[in-house]
Amino acid sequence: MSWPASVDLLAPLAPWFDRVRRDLPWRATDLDAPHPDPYAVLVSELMLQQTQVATVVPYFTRWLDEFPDPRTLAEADDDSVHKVWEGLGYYRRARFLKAAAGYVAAEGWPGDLEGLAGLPGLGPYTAAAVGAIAFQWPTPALDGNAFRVLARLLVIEGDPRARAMDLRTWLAPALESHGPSRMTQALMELGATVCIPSPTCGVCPLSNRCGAYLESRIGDIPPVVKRTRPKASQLWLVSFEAEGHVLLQTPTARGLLAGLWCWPTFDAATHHPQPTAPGPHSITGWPGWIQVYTHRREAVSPLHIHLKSRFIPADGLRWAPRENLVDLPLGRRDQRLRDLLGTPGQTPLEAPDPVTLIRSLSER
DNA sequence: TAGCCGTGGGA
DNA sequence: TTCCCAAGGCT
Repeated sequence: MSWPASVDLLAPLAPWFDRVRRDLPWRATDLDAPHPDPYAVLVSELMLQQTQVATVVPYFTRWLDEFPDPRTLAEADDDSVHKVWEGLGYYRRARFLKAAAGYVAAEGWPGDLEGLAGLPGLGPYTAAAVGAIAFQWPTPALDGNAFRVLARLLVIEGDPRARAMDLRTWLAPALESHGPSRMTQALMELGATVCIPSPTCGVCPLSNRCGAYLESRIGDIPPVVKRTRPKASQLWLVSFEAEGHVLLQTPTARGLLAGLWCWPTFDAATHHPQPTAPGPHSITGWPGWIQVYTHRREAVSPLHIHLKSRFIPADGLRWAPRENLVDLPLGRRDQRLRDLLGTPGQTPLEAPDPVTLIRSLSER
């Protein structure tokens, strides 16, 4: 590798950032001092994993309001933790954050990068970012933004992530020279606002030294990565109601929507609709929708089945008072059915047989 | 190691 | 409509 020294190549980044930086609720005023609240940095970094700044801001504010310090978070119950995270996605991050807060409350902050990387939910990027932004350690944090910026600046062929070790070694002197917190955030801010996939090189402070720009290779550096197609499925999403209670699946430890409460679901490929027959129950349906996750596409058909009385719930199921529904953490899909319960639906001409559905609940 | 884990916004 | 992707980490 024969890259120009990072101290010189990245020098314009510092004054540029001091001029244009966004005012974010977790961002310190003085970027030359250690952050006054390392916990706020930790919270922001976990929330920002795979999540855009505009989405995080209101969640961050609410989170610090509810859990202002590590001990408060560590002592909170899982439902209330997930409730504040509700809608933000990747819910495992909330549990990691609580576990990390428990460690910090008991043992204090780790004193080095390896210590931070040992906290749950902190990988190579997040540990280095907290080190630099909270503690002013010269620990190079490479996220998707930084990889894209540096790949273009240095004309790195192929996947820049394969050069992570080289890039960290190269970047460290620039952190030392221009300030770890400032430089770390400047690099990401450039990638998030200017050096985006379709960049606006006209306003970039580094364009006069950017290899990809000078060689007209912005379009193919870095290369786009092929993604796997999400798997398709179709399901019934069912709210059973009886005696003022609704039936919910209790939170699971792993898998999709782990940590959240869910409505019972039934594979629509095996539970075929049939003409609705009169019975000791009533069925209400609403128009369905496509629920999109990273690796799945669900065709969701929401139903409400009102029963005369409750049945004994199988393992993993629980009858909850209907008025408690608003206090339980739900994913977007299940929030949507919860909200439908207060709106008029229609008796569907065809629906799966409730008795068959209930019987299948105990066969899981 | 490649698949898994949410959601929302923009092109 | 469809695809991309956004301050990644875990197994």
